[in-house]
Amino acid sequence: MNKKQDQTEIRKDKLIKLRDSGIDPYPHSFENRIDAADALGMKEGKKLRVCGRVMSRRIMGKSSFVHIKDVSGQIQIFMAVDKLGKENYALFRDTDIGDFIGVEGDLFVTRAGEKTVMAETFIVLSKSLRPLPEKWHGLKDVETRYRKRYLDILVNPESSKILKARSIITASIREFLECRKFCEVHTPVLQDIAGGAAARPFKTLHNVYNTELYMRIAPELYLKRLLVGGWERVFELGTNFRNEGLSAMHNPEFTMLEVYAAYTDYTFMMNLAEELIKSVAAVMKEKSFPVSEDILGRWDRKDYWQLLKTHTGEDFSPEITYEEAKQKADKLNIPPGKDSLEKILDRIFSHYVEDKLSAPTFVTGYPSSASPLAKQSPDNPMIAERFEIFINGSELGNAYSEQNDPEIQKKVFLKQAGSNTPVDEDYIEALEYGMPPASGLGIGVDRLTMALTGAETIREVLLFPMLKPLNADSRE
RNA sequence: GGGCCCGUAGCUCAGCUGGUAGAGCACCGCCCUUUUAAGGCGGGUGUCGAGUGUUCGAACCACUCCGGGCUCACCA
Repeated sequence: MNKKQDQTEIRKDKLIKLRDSGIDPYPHSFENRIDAADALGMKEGKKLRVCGRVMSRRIMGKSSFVHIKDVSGQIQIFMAVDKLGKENYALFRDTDIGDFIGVEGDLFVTRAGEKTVMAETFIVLSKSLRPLPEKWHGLKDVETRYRKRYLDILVNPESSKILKARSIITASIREFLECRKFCEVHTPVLQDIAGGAAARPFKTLHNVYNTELYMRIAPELYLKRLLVGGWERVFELGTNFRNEGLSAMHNPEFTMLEVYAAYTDYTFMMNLAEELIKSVAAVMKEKSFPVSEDILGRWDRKDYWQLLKTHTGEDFSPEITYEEAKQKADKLNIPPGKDSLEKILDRIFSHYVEDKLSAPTFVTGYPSSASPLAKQSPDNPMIAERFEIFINGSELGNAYSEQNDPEIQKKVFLKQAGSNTPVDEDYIEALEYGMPPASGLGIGVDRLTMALTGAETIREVLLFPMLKPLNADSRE
């Protein structure tokens, strides 16, 4: 079998042929080019340089049409032997779909009415060695789309659009907060105590200190140290890591926005959160994303206990005892197991209430026992000054008046301390120096992106969602 | 981790009751100077996810493993 059948082998042969004729298949630059969208806006007869990846070819003997794609879109190129010369036209015939090329020529309009560049010269900018996914059906295989995201964003415009939405969203978040004098900071990702949330952390090892470290599960405790230091308005937009299962709503690494404002309580954060999300949503809408009117309209405010009552038909109040909760869980077919009171309530809430909260809703009245870093309500110590934000039945954010009493905080920490969560004495010490009253807000940026783009799984808004690593044998 | 479903050509997918694979796009050869899912003629390029078993014979049946999807569980 002399005949090369494999598409990659055929392309490699073309690469060798290019090199043998003294052409660099990977030149360093292509200067003075304009992008496809700008080119299409220009007048007929204009000479210009465009470049991009060959996406389709229509070869008709001595002339051919190709479409090239750049970040702005696509533009058609006309390659004709009497414009390019025999040698260059032959060179063009060896280009494949997927190759990057650069072209110079005049703009003209074809019989069919499409603005097209009449190539006078053309150059290979990067030879592609593998065939691209099919032009018409695109790339559908979910696993390949996630593992080889570069192909997904290349051939599936919808994927690209949703993923790019993240950039728009983070940029608008920054703009919104910076306008309000919040200062963006970066706190440690590697922490010796993984605090600020309750989740199993990833462990890692620092060689020089020969010590175990944890990937952060939340930046919260570091950000509040900054409040101690006198920085009144800070925010961090960064990755958290939680060593837990994956689902349509969960990825082990995810992006969190945390915002803190000194001298405010959770009512301030409620307004800020609503304004923030609405302002981002407005930007998205402007960019023609299908933002639901619910988000731009009036947001509901509902009480945790009232919601439990409404959706279970059972009577719930902050004064509920462990035994009562257990009985209700039983009645509601929620196996209580060895769960604590707040965990049982949380389970019932998740099962009966969360998916009903489709319009944007602030839920308040959470039990203090489930809110260790929050201040209690002055009216009822069983209740925390806290709210969560729900949109489309998913928990999008969490906020509270921050606990700044070092003694209460320490007691709570001691009560919760276990092998996974040792007491962060250094944080308590910081509070002992004095932290101003403050409120804090956390928003899951991935979930916010889902809500604003209509993505149904978190994987669609993550460029490279976590998948099980392929073992070395089956790796290409 | 449990349950259900899926894995066939580079891509998108067919493949019946078990008889050793097929289409479109892509690719290869020839023709073609305004095409655009270009067209015409000719050509399947495959470790049917992997392995074991049942069988005269396995893409198909059974079991194990690998990877994926949905779902449940886990998840302050």
